[in-house]
Amino acid sequence: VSGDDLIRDERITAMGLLAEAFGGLSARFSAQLAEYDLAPVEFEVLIRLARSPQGQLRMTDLASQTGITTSGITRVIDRLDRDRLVCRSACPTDRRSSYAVITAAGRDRLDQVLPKHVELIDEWFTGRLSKEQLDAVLDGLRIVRDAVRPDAAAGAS
Amino acid sequence: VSGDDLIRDERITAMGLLAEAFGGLSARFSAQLAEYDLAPVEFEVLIRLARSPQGQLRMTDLASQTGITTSGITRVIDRLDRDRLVCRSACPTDRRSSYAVITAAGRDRLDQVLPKHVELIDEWFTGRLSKEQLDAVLDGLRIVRDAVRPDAAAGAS
DNA sequence: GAAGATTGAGTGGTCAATCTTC
DNA sequence: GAAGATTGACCACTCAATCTTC
Repeated sequence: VSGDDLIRDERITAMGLLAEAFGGLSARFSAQLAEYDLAPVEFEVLIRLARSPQGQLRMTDLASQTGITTSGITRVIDRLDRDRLVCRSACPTDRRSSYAVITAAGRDRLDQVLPKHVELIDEWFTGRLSKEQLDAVLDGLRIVRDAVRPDAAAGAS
Repeated sequence: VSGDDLIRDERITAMGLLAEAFGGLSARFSAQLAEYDLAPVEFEVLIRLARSPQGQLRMTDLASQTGITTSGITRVIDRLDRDRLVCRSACPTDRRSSYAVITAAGRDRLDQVLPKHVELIDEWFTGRLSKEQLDAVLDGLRIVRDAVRPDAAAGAS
C-alpha cells in the first residue's frame, strides 16, 4: 500500500465512526418515535418549541436551528398543525413572520415519549460510557458543534 | 422548574450535541462533494467499494454497511452505474446475488475528491481537537458504534 | 420457504419561484 | 431591494409486492 492511500486515512475512519455511531442511534430512536406517530424531525421540532419561551419559535429560527430549509419547516409544521400538536400564530410586530407554537396536546405527546426516549439514549449511548469518557466525548463534540454550527442558537431569547 | 423536566435532561442535550455536530459536518461535506457531482451516499458507496477486495461488494452487504434499504441501494447503484463510476457483476456461485464493482473512473473520481475531503475533515473535526481529545472521542464513539451497529462489518472478507 | 435484487407507489425533503411585508 | 413564508416541481428514499434462485 502506497503512502498516499487516503482511502484508509485515519481521518476518514474517524468521520466514519462518527457517522456510524450517529446513524445507528438514529435508527433506533426513529423506530421508537414511530410507535408514538412521530418522525424524528417532528420530535426535534416539538423539543425545541417546548424549550423556548412561550413554547414558540419563528419559522425561520426553527429552520436554522434544525438545519432544514424554510420550505421544509413549512411542511413539517403543516403536518404537526394538522395533528394539533402545534399551531401557527401571527407575529404582532412583524406581519411577515409567523410563530409555531406547541399546543397542550403537543406537550402531552412529548411527556409520553420522553421517558422511554431518554431511557433509550441511556441504553445505547450515555449509559455505555463512564462519566469521564462521556464528558470527554461531549467536550470534543461541543468544540466541533460550535465551529460548524455558529447559528445553532438562532431565536434563543 | 420541576424535577421531572426531561426536556432539559442532560442525556437529551448529549444526543443533541452529537446530532448537531454530525449534521453540521455533513452539510459542509455535502456541499463540497456536490462540486464533484457526488451525493454523500454515493461517496460512501464508492469508499466502501474501493476498500473492499476486488473493489466489489454484494448489494445486500452494501445495504447493511450503509444502513439504507436494499431497494435504496439498487437505486444508488443505478445512478453510479449510469455515470460509469460503478458497474454490476453477476456472482458466479450464487445467481441470486450481484456485485457492485467500482470502475477505474470511479477510482479516479475518488482520487479527485479525497484530498480536499480529508482536508475538510481536518479543518472542521479532527484538526480542532488535541490528539488526546480526539482519541477519547473516538474511543467513546467506537463503543457506541459497536453496540448499535453489530452488522456494520457485513461482507468484510 | 427463505434470500437476494428489483419495481411501483407513496412520502418527505430540496430548489427555484412567488407573494407579502419590511 | 431584502426578509419571511409558502407553493409547485422534482428527487431520493422507504415499504410492500414481485421475481428469481437457493
